[in-house]
This record gives sequence, C-alpha cells and structure tokens, in this order.
Amino acid sequence: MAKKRITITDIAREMGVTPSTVSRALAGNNRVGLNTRQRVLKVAAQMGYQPNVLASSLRSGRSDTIGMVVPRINRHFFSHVISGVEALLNPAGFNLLIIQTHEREEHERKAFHTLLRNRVAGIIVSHSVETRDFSHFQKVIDEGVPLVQFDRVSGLIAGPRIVNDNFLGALRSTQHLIKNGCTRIAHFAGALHVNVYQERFDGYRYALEQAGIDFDPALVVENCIIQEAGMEAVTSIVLPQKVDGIFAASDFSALGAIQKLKEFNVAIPDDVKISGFANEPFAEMVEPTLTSVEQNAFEMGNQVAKAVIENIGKEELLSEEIHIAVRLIQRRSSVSDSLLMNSVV
Amino acid sequence: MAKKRITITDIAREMGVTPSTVSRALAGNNRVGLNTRQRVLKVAAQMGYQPNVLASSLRSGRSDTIGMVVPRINRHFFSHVISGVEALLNPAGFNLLIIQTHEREEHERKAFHTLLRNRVAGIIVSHSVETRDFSHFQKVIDEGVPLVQFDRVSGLIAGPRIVNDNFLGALRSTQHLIKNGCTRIAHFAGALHVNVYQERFDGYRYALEQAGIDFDPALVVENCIIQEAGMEAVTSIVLPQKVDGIFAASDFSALGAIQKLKEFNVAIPDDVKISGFANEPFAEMVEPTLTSVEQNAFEMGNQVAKAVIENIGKEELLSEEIHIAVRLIQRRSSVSDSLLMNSVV
DNA sequence: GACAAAAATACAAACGTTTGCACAAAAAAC
DNA sequence: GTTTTTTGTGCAAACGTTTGTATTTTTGTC
Repeated sequence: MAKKRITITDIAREMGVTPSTVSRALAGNNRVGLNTRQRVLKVAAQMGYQPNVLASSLRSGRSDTIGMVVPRINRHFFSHVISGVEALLNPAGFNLLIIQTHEREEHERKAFHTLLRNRVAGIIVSHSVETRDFSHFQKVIDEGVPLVQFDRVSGLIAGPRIVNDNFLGALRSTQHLIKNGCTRIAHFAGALHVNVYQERFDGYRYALEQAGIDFDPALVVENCIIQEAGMEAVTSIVLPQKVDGIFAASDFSALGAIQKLKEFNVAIPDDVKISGFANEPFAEMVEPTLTSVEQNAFEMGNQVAKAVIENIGKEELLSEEIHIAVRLIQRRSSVSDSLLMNSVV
Repeated sequence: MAKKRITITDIAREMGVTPSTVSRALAGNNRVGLNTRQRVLKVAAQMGYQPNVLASSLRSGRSDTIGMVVPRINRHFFSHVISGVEALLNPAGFNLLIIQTHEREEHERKAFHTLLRNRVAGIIVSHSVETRDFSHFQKVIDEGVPLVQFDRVSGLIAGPRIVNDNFLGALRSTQHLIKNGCTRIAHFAGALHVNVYQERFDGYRYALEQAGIDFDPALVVENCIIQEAGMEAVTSIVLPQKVDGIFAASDFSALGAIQKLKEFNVAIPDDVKISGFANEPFAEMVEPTLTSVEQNAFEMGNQVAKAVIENIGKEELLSEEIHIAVRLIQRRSSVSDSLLMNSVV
C-alpha cells in the first residue's frame, strides 16, 4: 500500500533550502522571498506534493475539520441544513465530518468522542430524540471546542443556538385550520421533551386560546410523528372524537392520517382538514397535496456555519439564539377552494 | 479556546512510568504487565484522557478514517448505502468522512484532495454524472490508497466495484410491461456515458429483442431522469408517438410523466403503463402507486465496507465486480388488476 | 545463591509539520 | 564607510504518539 509520499523535506532537499522555508512558502508567509516562494510552489506541484494535514494540525494545534452530528442525513430537512453548512464552510477552508446518530443517544455520545479524538475545530449538533442527558454536550464545551446547536437544542447548554420559529409556524398553521372552519382540531405531537415539538404544541394551544376554542387534552396524540402512528391515531382519536382538523407536528404522521382517512372514505379537506410540518418532498405528491410548514433549512445551515466559524478560537461561546423564519404552504389537504395559492403567512 | 488536553505523557508523569508504557498499556499490548495496564486504564479514565488521533496516525502511518464521496446524501439510495457502510465500518473501528459532490466533477476532485491530505485509509466513491475523466481516481490508487467504487463505476479503474444488477432490473421491468400488453414502450434514459444508465438501456433493448418487438430510437428520451424532463417527454414523445408503456431509468422522471399524463386525462395504467427505477419513497405515495425496481442499498453498503476493509494494507487492489440483486416491485402504475401483489422477479 | 531466561519497563528516535529565534546578506540611513 | 534596518533563510525544538532496541526486574532452574 501507501507508496512513499512527498514531504516538505523532500522538496527542501530537492531545492537546496530548508523545510522551514518550504513550509513558509507554502503558507504564503511573506517572510520568504517572492521568487523562492514561486519556485517552491512550482516544485511542489511538480513533485505531486500533498500536505499532511495530520502533521500540520498536530504541530499548529489548529484543525480545519468541523464535526456535524445529526439524527439522520436522509431527512429532507437535515440534508438541506448540511448543504447550507457546506456552502459556507468549504469556501472558508473547512471540511465537514458528518456522523449520524440514527436517533440513538449512545451513538451521539460515541460521535462526540470520535470528533474530540480527531481534534475537530468545532462541533455542530442537533440532538437525537432519545437524548435527555446533555452531559456530553457540556464536556465538549469544557474541552474548549465550540459547540453549535441547531433545530433540536437544549437550553441548558451554553453557546449559539439556531432554531426554527416552531411556535409561529404552529400558530399560523393552526390559525389557518381555524379560519377554514375547523373547531375540533387534533394535534399529532412529537416527544414533548424535545424543544421543537414542545414549541409546536405551544403554538397550537395558543392559536386555540386566541380563537376562544377550549383546549381538549383528548385531542392531543403524543409521540405521533411517524406514518404508522398517524394511521393509528385516525382510528383511536380522529374518528371517535369527531375531529375536523389535524395539525401534525410531522408530515409523516399527517401522511399516515391521509392514507387511513381515505380508507375510511372520509373526505379531505371537506370532512377533515390536515396540515403537517417540515414540507417534506412528498407533501406535494400525495393526494390530496399536503399543507405544511416549510423551514428554511439552507438558510439555517448558513447561520450554523457562520456561528461555528465565529466561535472558533473564542475564549467564551456567545450564547445567542437565532430564529429562522418559517412559512406556511397551503395545499389541498386543508383548502377546498381550487383558487388556492401558496401564500406566505 | 482549547484548554490543555491530557496527554499520554501527563499520565506517565502522574504514574511514574514512561509514555511508552502508557502507550502500550492503552493499546492492550501484552508486553506491559497486567496490573500496570489496569492502573493506566484507570488513571487515564480518571484524568479524562482523549487520545490524539492526529499524533497517533502521524506516527503509526495508519488511519481509522475512510472517506466517502457521493453525488448527494439525501437520495434515498445513497443515504441507505451510507447506512450500510457505517453498519460494518463503525464496529470495525473506522469512521466515515462523507463529502457530497452535488454531481460536480470539480467538487469530486477537490473531495479526493481533501481526503488524501487527511490521509484516509481508503476512499469509497460513486462518481458524479459530470465525470468523464477519471484521472483523479487513478491518482488515489497511485498514492496507495484503496479505492472502492460503487453503483456508478468506471471500468477503466482497477479495484473493487460493487454494482446493482441494472441490466437485469431493466430487463425484468420491461418484460413486465410487455407481459401486461405494452407494445410501444418508451424509455426515459439517463446520461448514457454513466454505466448504470447504459446498462438499464441495454436491459430495455434486450427485453424488446427477446419479445420480437422492433427497437424504435424515436421512443428513447436521453437525459430524462428528473421530474421536469419526464413531464416534457410526455408532450414531446409519449403522446405523439402513441406510447403505451414507459420504462423510466429514474423514479423522478416517471413521476413527472404520471403527473403530466393525469393533466391530459390519460388513464394509468389502462392507456399507458409506467415503471420507474430506484423505488424512491414517494413511489408508494403517488397516485397511482409507481412500479419500480428496488435496489438493495443497505446490502450494497455492506459489501462496499467489506471491500474497503479487505483492501487496506494490500499491495495490489483486488479487482472484483460484485453484483447486488434487485427486485421489481409491481404497483398500480403498471397493473390494473386489483389482485396485484408485490412479487420478486 | 548463581545464572539464564523471561517479563516488564525505559530510552530515544521518528512521523511531517510549524514557528520562535538566530543569523547572514542586502538595503537604507547617517 | 560604518551603522542601522530590513529582508530572507537556517536551526532546532516542539506537537503527541508509536515502536525498535536497550535495560532493568522478576522468575525459574539447578
């Protein structure tokens, strides 16, 4: 395997200078003469030199790798945040080490260890749904590595937090159902110890309150974010409770509800109106198309990248919380009118 | 930032032994006494020691990081291959550095450079659709880094190739359309310089030939893999040419066709039968549900991981091509019969 | 108890960089 | 023409490990 790699010393020997000069030349240090610098660059290219990042980082104590820990990379939302992060980080000379936790707290802890052992310059994280103990987050900070949280964040941990405006999205979504005539609105909630689901729940309750509709706990389905749960909720809650609107904290459970309701020949949106959350790609493919709250994942990624870059080398993390605006996309699952148009609310 | 980290030397000093003993103890080397080894482990844990992978890799010349370069991480297929790779690689002590190319050859080249600079132990790649020049692949091999290609592979490059049985998938899919009565079958093809699309095209042609149906070049739409292209193809080819079946090399173009045909009130599957490729999640959400060829992405990931592990440290790459079986999933877009059932073909 | 063999540990160099400091040569100032 | 400043380069240590060899300690044998 590994053929002998060209090192800075090889170049130095070849040119009759010292490694330090070569190093400085490659780094663009202006303490080295212009023509030697150019010669070095030429020879390096000629010899096929590839800098050894390991040696460089070890000596300099700096790293150009940022770790990113997410529940899953194949979620529409997360993959777009990743793209947004890359879009700023790569031009800035950093690269991303992505690890998925598959929603397991244990994997999340392991991921943090791996990243710390690899001496990353910073860590970006959206925690797993299992995570309730955030001591590993604190450990990262204690090691002096900047930690940026996004989307699913814990308020107990210092540092930047980039979050969606879940409350407002939920509020607008529920208000939209009310405006369209719903009075018994069920909520498919997520795990309420996770901030995003708690906030969506809060938005839902606030909308009801504002409209003078009594909150009925019987209409809230907890842990209802996957397709199957949405289907079940139809038989267990939606039909028996004569629900006429569903605000789901997830497009997947909304999808399950649509499918199950169709089986029962319940008309959507005439009998039951539905809106989801996250605007998954399938939202405009399902029949009827699904009203949902779109999150600006790419923009969120940009803000995340900005935050992490800003905090590298800082003594103390700046603990700001940045809210990313969301917009409600109205589709056929909640509006019968064929004059329907997408509208930003 | 970076508080002082505990090193092996700190532990050694604390215990009154030398760093080499600590190193060997942590590595589980049996040249160090049992009780000192246990003492070292305890003290290390106590002091919160995190090994420095950079220093370790630099000295040992070994790395526990594998690079993976894919067009996009949010494609159903690729994200599942990634999971399959992780499933074997993580337990084996490796971690994955994932880089997406967004289908740009330039990004692919940069990704390779980044990985080589980081001295990864191996590289896994599925090339971008733009890539026609594979000199960067060769460079990786010349550097002595094992390169494993999967799905989209180039036959010009040595080393393991893990591929789907595209030919057979296309063959079965087209035969299925023929069996269900289609005689004028269009093919939505991809870029034919990419092996997967060429193979699907070949399978389509072979099926026609076997069935005694003349191949009509007018029914082949090149570069038709995205949704919009599928919609366009309906007006430009499908309707004017009185096509009664479509074998699409991509679920996305198949989806576009379904949507457009519905606009024209063409009955699916009665007037036109459609089958796609890749079994994207939306295939069973769209109306009518879409017949497609499922690829065993997770299994492919396993094979990829196996291949890369096997080839680390090898002098010469073993150039085997492994084919992963696919299966046709029959849905309503191609079968009117309500007695339809998923069948492995 | 002397001696060899085996086991445990220490020593020191190496991996490929970066970087503070020393130093020489050239340029500028007097 | 000497001194000062600037500019360019070299020297050598350091980053935190790993590892071949040397050395010490322990164990076993007679």
